[in-house]
Amino acid sequence: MSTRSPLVRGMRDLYADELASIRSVESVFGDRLESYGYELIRLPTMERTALFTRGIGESTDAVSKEMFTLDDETDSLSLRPEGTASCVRAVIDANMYRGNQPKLWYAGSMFRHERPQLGRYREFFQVGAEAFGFDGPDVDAELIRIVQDVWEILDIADEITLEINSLGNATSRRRHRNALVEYLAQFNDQLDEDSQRRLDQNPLRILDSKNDRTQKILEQAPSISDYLDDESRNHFEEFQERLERFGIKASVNTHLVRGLDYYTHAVFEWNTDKLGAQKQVGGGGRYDGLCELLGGVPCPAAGFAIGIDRVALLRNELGIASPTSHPDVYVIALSDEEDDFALDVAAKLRTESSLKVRVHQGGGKVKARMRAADRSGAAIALIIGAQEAASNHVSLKWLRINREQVTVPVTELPTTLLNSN
RNA sequence: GUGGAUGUAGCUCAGUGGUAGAGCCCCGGAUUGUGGUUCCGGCUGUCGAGGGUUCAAAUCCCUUCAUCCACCCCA
Repeated sequence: MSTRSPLVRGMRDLYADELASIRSVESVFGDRLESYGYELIRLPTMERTALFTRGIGESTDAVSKEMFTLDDETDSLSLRPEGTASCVRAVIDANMYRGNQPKLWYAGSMFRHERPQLGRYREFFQVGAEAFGFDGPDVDAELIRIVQDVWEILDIADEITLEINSLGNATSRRRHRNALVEYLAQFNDQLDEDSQRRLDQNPLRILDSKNDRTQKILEQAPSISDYLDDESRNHFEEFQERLERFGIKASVNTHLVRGLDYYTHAVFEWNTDKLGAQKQVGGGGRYDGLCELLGGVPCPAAGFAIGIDRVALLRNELGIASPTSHPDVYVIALSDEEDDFALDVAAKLRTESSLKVRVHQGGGKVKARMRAADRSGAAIALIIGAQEAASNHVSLKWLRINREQVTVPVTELPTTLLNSN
């Protein structure tokens, strides 16, 4: 009879190199965002389902068929499929946008009930940033610059391409939408099944259909760029000029519409072709209407979200290693007699340095103890036998480089270690 | 949600109806205060789970779970 419980589909245990890689991507994003003055906000993993249906859009795939939803006593609750809606809710709840223009960043698990495959999991990790209260494209361009900085720090800038588009303001968007629906309606019976359904619900999404026949029809379709009014056009042009000034390459894709409903003006996506079928590593845009839609005062805003596990995966594909967390020093007492002395030495090192110090436990012969030291990944073994303990000395053995073992007084140990690299 | 492949030791895998295997790892010895190399020896299994067919099932059948890949969609 088995009492073991299998891993839930699409969930993962993360450790060792895989975790190191994800953590390092996350921390580079965090550091960079804070260097631009963005402040960390920690958001709940679960929200009322209504926040997502209203904020993200009922007809989006993420909401309509990919949410983990459960019924609480009075409300329907869902695990968040993305972070923006929660972040906006938090800003509204705390009344943060009142004589203030918060710039926030967050990181955490998101959940989508999809079939897992390479680079796609039911629980995945995003880092996101949102800036509230700015209507100018300078903010949109800054968001992209931050991300570009991170690609460069992570050494993957060459592997990632940026696509941008403008959906225009609400008026432009509405005019284009009407024209698009009118045009596509003529071809209704020639469109693929999904696109036919979307014609009523979410016609813009038809633009990024992968169906060849649909794409053929779209070649002659009204383009958003012809429907932008002056305000929208100026916004988009200035956005592009700023990117150019930053030396950031972006290609305009007029079919880029994003999967979530709330976007206006600039939208953008970062893609790579190194992750199997998954192309996208991140995306974002401006969402000037969302705060009001979610019951706050009207407030322009823009943001992005990056799939950090996809970025980590990309770095692994490229063979870029991340620092793993192993001890620096492994302390071995050769017999039980020297245990207390060894513990004192370890404690002293932890106090006087920031080295990670692991002490051998579990006994065994010297050979086994040395083997454990080797396996721990530590660069140095501190060996303490009867002779060392009696004279208040410690023997240092370098495990990774060819260097002669030395014996030093305990008092000199921290300096010896710190200078040994 | 749809389709294909896969699931045997800690890991990588062989085994297609008749006693569950190899390599690596791990443990011990050679080397009683020195790992990693070498030599010698040793341990390791609900064959993913449940049911069925059969004298006999890792192998055939059904169900189920999981993983991988792709579709769809997205990060």
